[in-house]
Amino acid sequence: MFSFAITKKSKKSSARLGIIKTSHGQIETPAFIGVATQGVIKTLDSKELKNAGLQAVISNTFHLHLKPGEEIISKNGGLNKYADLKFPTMTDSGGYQVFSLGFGRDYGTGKILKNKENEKITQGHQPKNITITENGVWFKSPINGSKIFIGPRESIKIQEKIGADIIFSFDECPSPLADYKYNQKALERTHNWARICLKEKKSDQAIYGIVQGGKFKDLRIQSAQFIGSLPFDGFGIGGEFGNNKKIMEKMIGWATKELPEEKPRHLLGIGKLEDIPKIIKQGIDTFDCTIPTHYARHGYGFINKKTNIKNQNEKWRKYEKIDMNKTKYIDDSSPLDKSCDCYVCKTYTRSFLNHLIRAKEITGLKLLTFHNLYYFNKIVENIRNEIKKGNF
RNA sequence: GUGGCCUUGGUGUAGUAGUAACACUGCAGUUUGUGGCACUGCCAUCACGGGUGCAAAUCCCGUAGGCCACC
Repeated sequence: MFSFAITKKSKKSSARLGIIKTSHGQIETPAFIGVATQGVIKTLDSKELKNAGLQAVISNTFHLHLKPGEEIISKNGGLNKYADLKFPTMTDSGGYQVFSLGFGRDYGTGKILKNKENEKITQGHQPKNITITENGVWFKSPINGSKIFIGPRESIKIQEKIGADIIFSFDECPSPLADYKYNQKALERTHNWARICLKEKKSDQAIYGIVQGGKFKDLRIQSAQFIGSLPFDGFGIGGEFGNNKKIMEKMIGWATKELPEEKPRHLLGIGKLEDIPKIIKQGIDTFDCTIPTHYARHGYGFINKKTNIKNQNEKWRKYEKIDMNKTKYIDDSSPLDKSCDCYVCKTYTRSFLNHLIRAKEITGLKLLTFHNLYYFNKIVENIRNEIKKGNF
């Protein structure tokens, strides 16, 4: 069971309010989706997720295929039951690993370029550790080095056994270093694979197609039109997002303008705090990002700044991330964020958090993870309220 | 009292004549469909004073502090 209903469209932007319904519950959109690669938000148990305000999580096909394997998950009642996730779940198809274990690793770049690189990936190049073919991708298992083939059919079969509520078509996430020709070719593959994924899927899970095309406007539009014309239940927008924030916003807009309005759009793997208002204004309904959880495990907490920004629209910009490793917090008896009403901020001092992080106690990572998720979810909740009020 | 050895950044150690190195700590950064990982900078008038040498952490003398052995 799957449905999406738009409950309000903003007059000020392309933002919209909506509700995604699945058999495991609903998601009020726009929504932040937590990243639970291995079926778990690292450091948290299932009871804590709802208290952190999470409405849904996304797990990873590639990683769950490696361990424990889709058969085990299937035998144990599927992802939701296995991991005790009592809300909607998604699985990413493994397409991102084509990048992260491939060219991403080779060149040490992320999806967004920090500085202008001279290197170019052109048509015909292959990553060192994986091989991309027209039918799918040969990966090298990070566990024992054995060869693993995942193409559209394999990905869908695995995702069906894992059994999340929403699954994604298998795509190739291109490197930001890839040139136009490479992207053109990669996009052909991704489009081919999208059709195969739709045909392959026999379950009643919802399936999202993924728009690619790199930083090239015509390719992005072409991809959104093609993927948008296929009978997917929703759409993911993936890939690289240029080398500055303005380009990223535009790129998302190129895609969302072409996609069918009545279906949900998920932005894959983007969501720094400064990005969130922008992507929602471009018509994104859900998005996942490792920032709150990943940074938590590096000792960072996100908090509100003390500055007084009057403009309501700028309200969510007044944040900062503080590094709880810093010795300056060792004698700080204030809460992590005075203005936050989460369990961590109501209970513990910065001093204690600082102590736990420096002592490398796992509970420190857990408390920061909880707070950061709560904080991100609160920000998105505030944006939903602003859309409701017509201010956004 | 005599003899020997030792003293290098916040900590522990390399370096025995030619741009003071390494680890941890500290400080400042990086991290966007997740490796709790990792990476990038920065932090020393080589105990003190004098001498020899083109050149001294390195050789010589003295002072202070420490360790060991013997009387």
